[in-house]
Amino acid sequence: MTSQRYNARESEPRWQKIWDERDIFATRNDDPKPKYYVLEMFPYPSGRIHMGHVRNYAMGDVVARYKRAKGFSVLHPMGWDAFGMPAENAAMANKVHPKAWTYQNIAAMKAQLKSMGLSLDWSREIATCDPSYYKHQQAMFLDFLKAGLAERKLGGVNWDPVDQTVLANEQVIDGRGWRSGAEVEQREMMQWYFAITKFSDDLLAKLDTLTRWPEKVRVMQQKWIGRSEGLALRFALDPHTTPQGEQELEVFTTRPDTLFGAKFMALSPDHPLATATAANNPALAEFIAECKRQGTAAKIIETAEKQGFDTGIRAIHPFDPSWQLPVYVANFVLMSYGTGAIFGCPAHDQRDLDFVNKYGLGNTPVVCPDGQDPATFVITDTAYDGDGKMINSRFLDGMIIAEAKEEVARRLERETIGNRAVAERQVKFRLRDWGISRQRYWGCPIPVVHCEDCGIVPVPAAELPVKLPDDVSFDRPGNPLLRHEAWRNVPCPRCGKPAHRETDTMDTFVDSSWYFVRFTDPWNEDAPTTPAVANKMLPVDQYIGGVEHAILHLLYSRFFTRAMQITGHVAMDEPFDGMFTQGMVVHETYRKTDGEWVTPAEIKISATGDKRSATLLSTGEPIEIGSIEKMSKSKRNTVDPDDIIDTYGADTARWFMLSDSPPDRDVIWSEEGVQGATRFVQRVWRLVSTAAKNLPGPGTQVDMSGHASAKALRMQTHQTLADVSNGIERLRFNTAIAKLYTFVGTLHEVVDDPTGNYRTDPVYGAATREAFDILVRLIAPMMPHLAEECWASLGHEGLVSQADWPEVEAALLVSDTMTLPVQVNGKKRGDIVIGRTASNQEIEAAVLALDVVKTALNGKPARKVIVVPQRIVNVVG
RNA sequence: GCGGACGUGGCGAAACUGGUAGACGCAAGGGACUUAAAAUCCCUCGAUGGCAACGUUGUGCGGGUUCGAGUCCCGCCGUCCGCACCA
Repeated sequence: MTSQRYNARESEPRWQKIWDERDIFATRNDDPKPKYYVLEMFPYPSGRIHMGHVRNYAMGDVVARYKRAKGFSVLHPMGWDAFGMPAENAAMANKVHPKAWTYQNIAAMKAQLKSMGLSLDWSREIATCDPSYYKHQQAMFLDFLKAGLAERKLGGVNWDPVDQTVLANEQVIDGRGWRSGAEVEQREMMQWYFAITKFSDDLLAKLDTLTRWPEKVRVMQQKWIGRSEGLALRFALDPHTTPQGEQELEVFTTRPDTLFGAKFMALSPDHPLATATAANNPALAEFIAECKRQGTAAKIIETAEKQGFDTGIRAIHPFDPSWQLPVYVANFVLMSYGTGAIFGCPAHDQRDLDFVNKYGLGNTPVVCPDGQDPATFVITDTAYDGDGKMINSRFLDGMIIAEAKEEVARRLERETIGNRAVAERQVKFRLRDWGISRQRYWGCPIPVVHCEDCGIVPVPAAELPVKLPDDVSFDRPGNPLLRHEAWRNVPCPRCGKPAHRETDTMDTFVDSSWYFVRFTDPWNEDAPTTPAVANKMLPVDQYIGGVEHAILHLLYSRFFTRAMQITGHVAMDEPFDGMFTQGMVVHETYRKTDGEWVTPAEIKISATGDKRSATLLSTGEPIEIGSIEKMSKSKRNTVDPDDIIDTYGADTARWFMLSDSPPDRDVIWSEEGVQGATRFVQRVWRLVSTAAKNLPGPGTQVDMSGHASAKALRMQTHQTLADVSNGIERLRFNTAIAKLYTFVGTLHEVVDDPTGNYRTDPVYGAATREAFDILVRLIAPMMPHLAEECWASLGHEGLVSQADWPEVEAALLVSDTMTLPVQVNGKKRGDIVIGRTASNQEIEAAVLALDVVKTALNGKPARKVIVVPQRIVNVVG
């Protein structure tokens, strides 16, 4: 056996160069083969790739290479999500221009990605910070503006005081900015919005069609969109009690059935009626100010007591003019949902119950669960929100909830107040319009001009892109564009009077909401898309990325595709046919006795028995092995892809990333695991290079029928082929890899066989040749460099990267005989080997003749024999 | 609180629509080769009883359905993730 080791460091760049020179991963848009679009979420150019990228891109590359071999025209592009705050932060910290910083990072990361050997079409590379990209984004912004899908309006916004910018709700986590971690303030500002709420219904309804998305992601989006059906109800107000004689108050409710259980009304502290009342009521004004100070941080909400302030205003019950309800301002009512006002039915809503219990307003149950006596049914501390029959509700009594809801709606729809119906059926959504304004430099400029006379004037198409000025400084906080007079001051495109540019730039989620479309024709300088091409290449057949983008990025992209459809850039509404969320890469943590974290590279692990212990390499001091956590700089439990590729090679890294855990679960990166993977690389190489010189030439045809051992080998080869193909199709890379381990084990036995059968028997040799030719092609999507090396060593002319996927011979997946496990009373007692076509009677007879069965039955006759075809036999005694 | 996912050896995990539980990998132990080490190869490896053939038991816990349950149903316990005053 040769003991020559496979040298990944020498081999991998060599094959990468050959792939490059022959340009084999470029996709032609006019390729007549069926298309398959594989996409991994493009990276932010932070400067270095991390192991999460390695995992993500390894998975995508397996799919891309597999589909290519299966005869598809595969589109597999890569680009850079290149706008965003880190570039500005770097500018402030290191006095480097965001553009220079970004492009340096792109160059460095591109080199890293190249060293992974990914089958990417680099000719389509895009960077969102490049004017050739954002030019089209600006054009689409203007299209959206014209179509009423973009608008400027006053909005309560989340203001990040550290980053000095507005954040989307999704970017506020526990009341803090998602990047800065600073406590977010509420401010009113004029902002640009995309009208995503126009698609609320459609975005929700079409989730059901996304069958190749993870259930989890669909549920998250469904919740986020948050549809609820209910009734808008107008309560008459006693005008003597309102500050300016206001006549009515509109609330939204999903529980109109509980109207007879109402005890109070409550306004949001931001409600106009609350504001108006507070004008003459200093105590109320102080209460409202206090509420606003509390903020919306999750921690505060959890613990905050329900608090209210009686405005003195009285509302009239819609079914009883003599029934007055007090109107409070309450800290738990949100202005941003419904109308910012509610009626409170404490018996059937926990929040309302907590509230009345504090203010002594009492409660009346109006829904009685079945089996409860209405006469004794009382609510004290826990509201009842289940099913039941109406009680204490006059004409509703005895109805179930749904009937009562319907009855209330029917009656109140006919009533009017101030010429309008008292009640109106409504559907409300939690989803709000997408605020895209950012008070930042390093983003896509919003291409409009503000003119005193003409108002908001779009920049004419011929003048796009509105380029970011290069001469900016970051020595002060806030937006450098705002103080760049030369850039900001421009004549109005319409009237020519002095005007100024919009200085807000777009949220970077806008950039990533259509990059997958741009990849289909990034060369079109005149338009964002070439619709014929985009419509052919889209949707993305398999998108792969982190679950952290389950809501933000994926929902925005779904919106953007719809908006692009309306404005004529594409002809579809759903961008991603298949979506997969991969798990994280996690690693053990290590710390010194003083609590300081140390990196995996700084320590040495030794094991005796089941005990593992670690010491610091430099000093030999003991190191505590801590819990397994997501790789992070703060815990210093990262490993650098460059180091890994340097020591083990890209193939080893890719293989290990795919092998240990199911792809949607976290994978534990461990030194031992990598060793296992690299052992396998060497094993395959040894095996192939040993066998290669003893095999018949490629393409040798031999009649193998009637040759038992050749057939057995061929059966296993084709079974493995079928299993691995199936595993890749279902993205079950870990199980596909397990089959390959087993197959390599078998081939090892074949080659190691002391009789040297595969060398001396031409028929068996031909079967072995086939096995190796298939093995190498099965390994190629995961370990492309090693596979090329093996393919060449097996005497093939072309590249395995361009070879067809082998065809399964279906006849080899079924054998003439089958081994059936035999159970007696559900317990396994033995096996029978019997002809594949044996009848149930034959099987039964064979089974009952078995000694183990007779013994287990204790001489008694079998009561029943259950034969499950091709599976199992169970004897019931 | 609501929603979702999950719970299988020392560890990561397999087990397709209910049909041989633990494939495959890691770790560990033993052995071969070697002057030695690395590398490589072979054997063992859920628990328990037995010299052994083999038996018993075993997929978080308690029930149930079934000839048969890791898988289905009911009730608990635990872990992780997401959402969170949405009326």
